[in-house]
Amino acid sequence: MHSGHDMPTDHTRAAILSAAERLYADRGFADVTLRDIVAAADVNLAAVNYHFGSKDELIAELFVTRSLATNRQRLNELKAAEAAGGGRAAIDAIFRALVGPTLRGCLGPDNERSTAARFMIRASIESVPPIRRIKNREIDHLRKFAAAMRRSLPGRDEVELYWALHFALAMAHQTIRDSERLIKLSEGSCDLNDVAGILDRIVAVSVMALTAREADKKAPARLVARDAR
Amino acid sequence: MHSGHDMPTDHTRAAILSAAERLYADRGFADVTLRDIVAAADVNLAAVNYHFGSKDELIAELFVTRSLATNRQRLNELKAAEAAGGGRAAIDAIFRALVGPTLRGCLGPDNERSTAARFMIRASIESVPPIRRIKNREIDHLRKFAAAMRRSLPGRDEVELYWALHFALAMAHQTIRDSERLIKLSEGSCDLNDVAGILDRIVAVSVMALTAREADKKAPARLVARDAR
DNA sequence: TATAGTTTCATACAACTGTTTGAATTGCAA
DNA sequence: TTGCAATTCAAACAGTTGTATGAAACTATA
Repeated sequence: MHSGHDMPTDHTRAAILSAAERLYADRGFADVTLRDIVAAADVNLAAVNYHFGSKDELIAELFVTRSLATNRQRLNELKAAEAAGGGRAAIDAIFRALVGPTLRGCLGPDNERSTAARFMIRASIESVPPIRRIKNREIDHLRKFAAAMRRSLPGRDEVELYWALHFALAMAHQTIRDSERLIKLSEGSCDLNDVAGILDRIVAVSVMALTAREADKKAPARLVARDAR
Repeated sequence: MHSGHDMPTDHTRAAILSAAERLYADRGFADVTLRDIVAAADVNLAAVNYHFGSKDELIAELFVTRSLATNRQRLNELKAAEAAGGGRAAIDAIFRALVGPTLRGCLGPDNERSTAARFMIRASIESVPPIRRIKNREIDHLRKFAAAMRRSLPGRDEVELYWALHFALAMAHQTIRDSERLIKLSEGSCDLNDVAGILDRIVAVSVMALTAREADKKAPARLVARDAR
């Protein structure tokens, strides 16, 4: 047992956390072993189990730490937007607070990308058991954004809000995850370094998504190709 | 070696393919072992290496088969839409052809979901090496849809087309992948069984996404919370 | 310095992975 | 039937994984 504080120079613990986060962010959970981590951290293999108990607990600690930080950042932006609007944030500001932090952390010039954000994307892609168990809390976090949307657009059908929220996350997430494909497809004409532009784009589409149903109903006889035979 | 045809009753091969596809679709590539597969298929462990050479080649065969089938299905719908429009498909019909087949295969009532479509979603999520190597061809396939969009909307900025294509796939993909979260978040008010409705929704938003930039530019001083104060 | 507690270390362990082997079994042609 | 190739099978292989162990090395208090 420790006797009081152990923060001073808990070098090993920090080195493991740092190395693990970087490796997981770069190569995913699937093919990063404890031996890879301790090699990168330059510590002994047994140190992981000594300091964290198990590999899963290491991953869980990494995830909860980053998860709390990301959520805090998003909520800060939301709070600011609501404060600026006297309790009701503009709908686009809400979307911006929702997807902005992660987008900024993951895209843009190399030197600005954060390992933390890339780690979180990995966590949301490869659903490894220790993370899956924790992830349910995210629903509560998203509910706060749904509530802010309700305040922003009272009277709007709730289902529309949920879909727009869902689509906003989908676009941001996929843009991060599959930026390579978009670059290849567009042969470089889509500028993935213009994070502000991408954010504007996603927010604009998300706002429009709120009216998808109405637009759809107004033109029910769509140009759908009559598949016929 | 075989002498001529071997299709008649190549029971073992088919059983392995079927069991593997189902297990991978249900539980992902990460935690399905060859022993799981051969147990489900009720064949001997060595049969996989005998018939396919290796685990990776089994996965690859599974993927190329399904990939070709999906692409064929999408292109059929696209062709039909272009034929109906005299060479130019309506833009929403193009999106419909792009995301419709997968959406229909993955969502909807349990008994209508196809293992094949769910397998393909897994493949697009967990990027396992044997699949990643093949996946580059998908770009060429998407290019055909980009070309169809160009024909449908000549003069439109290409970058807009790529982003809309990207967003359409993002929304469809994420809806399939994370339908559970959307259900929980909306407490069931989002009906994930209404595949046609979801498809309409995604197509409508995708079409609107084509005008995201214009809308953004026309109203640059949007409701953005003037943070100010 | 002596001593107790904490941390590191090399090493071993047990479980599991994909793959290989060589003998049994099967199916079919002569 | 006999003969032969294709297939199945049980068993073992070599490699990797996360984890456990017990001794050594520290650290700081008395």
